[in-house]
Amino acid sequence: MKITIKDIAREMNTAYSTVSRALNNKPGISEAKRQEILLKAKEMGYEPNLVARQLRSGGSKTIGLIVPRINRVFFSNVIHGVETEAKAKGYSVIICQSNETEEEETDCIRTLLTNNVAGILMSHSKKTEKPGIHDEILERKMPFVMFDRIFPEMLINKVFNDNFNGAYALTKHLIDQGYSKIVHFAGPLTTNIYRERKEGYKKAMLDNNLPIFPGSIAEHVITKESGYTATEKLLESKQSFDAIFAASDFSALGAMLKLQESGVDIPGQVGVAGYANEPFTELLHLTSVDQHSTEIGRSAARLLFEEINENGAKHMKKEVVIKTELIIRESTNKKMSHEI
Amino acid sequence: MKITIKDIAREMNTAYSTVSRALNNKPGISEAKRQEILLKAKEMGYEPNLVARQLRSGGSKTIGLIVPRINRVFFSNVIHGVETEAKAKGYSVIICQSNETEEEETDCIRTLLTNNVAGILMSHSKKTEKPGIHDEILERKMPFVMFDRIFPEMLINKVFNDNFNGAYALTKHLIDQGYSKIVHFAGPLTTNIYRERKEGYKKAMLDNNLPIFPGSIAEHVITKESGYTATEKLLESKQSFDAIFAASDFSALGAMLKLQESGVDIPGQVGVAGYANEPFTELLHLTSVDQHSTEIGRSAARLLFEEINENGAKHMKKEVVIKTELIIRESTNKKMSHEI
DNA sequence: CAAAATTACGCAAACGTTTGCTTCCCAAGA
DNA sequence: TCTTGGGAAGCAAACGTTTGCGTAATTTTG
Repeated sequence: MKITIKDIAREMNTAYSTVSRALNNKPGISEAKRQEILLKAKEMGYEPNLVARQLRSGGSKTIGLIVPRINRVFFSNVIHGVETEAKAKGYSVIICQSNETEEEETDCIRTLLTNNVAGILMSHSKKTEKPGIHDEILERKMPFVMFDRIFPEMLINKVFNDNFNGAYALTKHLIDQGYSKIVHFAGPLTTNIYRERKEGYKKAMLDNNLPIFPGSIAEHVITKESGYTATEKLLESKQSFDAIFAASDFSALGAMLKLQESGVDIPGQVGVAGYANEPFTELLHLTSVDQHSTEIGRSAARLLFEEINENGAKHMKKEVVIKTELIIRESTNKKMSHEI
Repeated sequence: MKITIKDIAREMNTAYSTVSRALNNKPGISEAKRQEILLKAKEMGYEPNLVARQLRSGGSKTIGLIVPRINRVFFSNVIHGVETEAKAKGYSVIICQSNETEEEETDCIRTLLTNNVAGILMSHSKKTEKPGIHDEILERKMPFVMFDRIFPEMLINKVFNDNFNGAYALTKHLIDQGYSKIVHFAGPLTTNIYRERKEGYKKAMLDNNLPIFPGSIAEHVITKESGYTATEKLLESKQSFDAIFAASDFSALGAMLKLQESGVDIPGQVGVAGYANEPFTELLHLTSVDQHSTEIGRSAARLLFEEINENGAKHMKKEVVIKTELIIRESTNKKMSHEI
C-alpha cells in the first residue's frame, strides 16, 4: 500500500492541509512543525502522487517531443540535448515519432495534447508542408517550439540551423579551393532546410560570378542511392562539373561511391562535400557541415521552458539560429590533392 | 475551457455515471442512450482527461524506458522498436538516460516510479554491477523487463542477444578463413555482454585447438582510442597475431587505423572484426555482427505488455534470445585477399 | 492591558473521473 | 393481481492532492 498525505496527517494528529504545506515549502506553517512532518514523511517513506497533484493543480511535469525518426544521428542528438535540459529542470520527456508522415504526426500531436503535456517540441515530417492540426496547439495556448524543420510562416518560437550561411560557407570553400563548376544535390524543396541550403549555394555562386546551369541543381537527392544515380546521370550527360555539394551526407556518400567506381579522382578531378557531419563522414574524409545538433535540442528545450514559465503571458516569440561549423576534410582538398 | 463529462451530463439532463458508462462501452446503459450521448460528446468536442481517469482507476498508459545513452545507434534503434510497439498498443514512452552512471540510473528509476508508469524497460549502465534500487521495482510489483545489459541473477523477463554464439560464430569464421593467432579486445567484464562475447571467443578457440595466451585478451578496450593504443602495444610486443576480434566496432576501428598507419595489410597480414554492425562498418568493409537492435526493442516491449496485461498474476518469467547475424566483409577475407 | 495585527492550523471543497450501491420501472411468471 | 427479476439510470463516494477561507492562538503595538 502506497502511503499518502492522509496517513501522515493521521499519524501526526493534524490536517492534510498542514502536511501538504510542510511538504511543499508553502507559507502558513511554523518551521518546527514543518521539520517534524518532513521527518515523519521520510520515516514513513512517503512519495507524492504526481497524478493527484496534477489533477488538482493542472500542469504536468512532462514535455512532448515529436521527431520524424528517432534512430537518425541528428535527431538522436537533439533528443539527447532535450532530455539533458529537461532533467535539469525536473521534467520528463515523452517522445513520439512521425515516421516522416503527416498522418502519424497528427496522431503524435493528439496523443501529446490528451496527455496534458506542459509543452511540445517538434520538427515536422518531410511530408508535412504546412500547419494543420498544429494550429490547435496554439489555440490551446500550449507552449510550442519548432526546431530544424519549421513552418516559417508560423508565429512561434523556433530553433534552427543557419542553413543558408552553412551552405554559403561550404560553397565558398569549394570556390576558394579552385572548383568552379559546382553542382548541387538538393533535397525536397518543400522543406525549409533544403530550400535554404540551395539558396546559400546559389548566392555563393552568384557572388563569385559563377554560372548556374539548368542541370546544376538536382532535387530530391538525399539518399545514398539517389546520390549514386544522380552522379551516374551527371557523368553520362555532357555537363562538365568539378565539384558536388550535396545537401545530405548520404547522397554525398552515394556520389563518392559512383565516382570511385568510375575511376574519377577525389578531390583531384571532382571535389565532394555533404551536409550534417554524420559520423561516417569523418571516416571517409568527407567535407561536411556540423549542425551542433545537441545544442539545437538544448536551445529548443530552454526556449520551451521559458514559454512554460511565462505562463501564458504574451511574450515576444524568438528565433534562435544555431551557427554551423564547416568541417573541412580531404574530399575537397584540391590544392594539395592526394587521392583518398 | 475544456469540457468535461459533467458538462455533457448537464446538457443531456442525466448523471455523470451514465455519460461515463456510455463513453467507455460499459454495460448498464441502453444502446439508444449510448448513441445519443456519444453523438453529443463528439458534438461538444469532448476529450477525456487522462489524469483524472488515471487517478481514479490507477494504471497509466505510459511506459518508461531507461537507456545508458540515447544517441548511440544501438540504443536509438531499440528505442525505435519500443516506440513502434507501444504506439500500436496505445501507450506513450517516457525516455530517460543514465549517461552510463549508477547515480543517474537510480534517478531515472525514481522518476519513473513516481511518475506511475505502467512498466519499465531498461538496459543498465556500465557502472552498475548489481541490482540496487532495481529491487524496488519488483517490490512494487511493477512490470519490469531488462534488455541487452541485464542482471543475469535477477528473476525477471529479459531480452538479449546471443552474444556467446555471435562471438563464437565470428571467431569460427576467422579460423575458417585461415587465421589462427587471434587476439580479443574485450570490454569491461563486469558487463554481461562483454563477458559472454569473451566466452564465445574462448570456446571457439578451444574447440579448434587454438591456444589462448595471457596476452591474447585485452580488457576495457571498446573505444576507438583504446583500440588504437591496444593495437600499438600488440605491435610493439613480441606477441605474434594474425587477427583481432574486437568486442566493439569502435575499438576495431581504432585497430584498423593503427594497422593501416603501420603499413600492415588488412586482411592479408591481419584480419580485423568488430561487433554491433555500426553503420560505419559497412563503409569500411569491416566484418561485424548485427544485433537486430530494433527487434530487441520490439521484443522487450512485447514482453512488457504481456506482463502488464497479466496484471500481477504470477507467471513464468521468460528470456528471449535474439539471434545475431554474422556480417562478413573484406576486413577478414584472407582467402582471396585484396587489400582494403 | 486591551486592541490590533499577524501567524498557525483546521475544515472542506475542488480537480474529472469511475464505480458500488440504490432506486425506479417494466415485463414475466405464478 | 401480486410477486419476482432484471435492466436502466441516478446518487454519492472515492482516488490523493492543493487551496481559499475561517478561526484559534500568538505576537505586536499603543
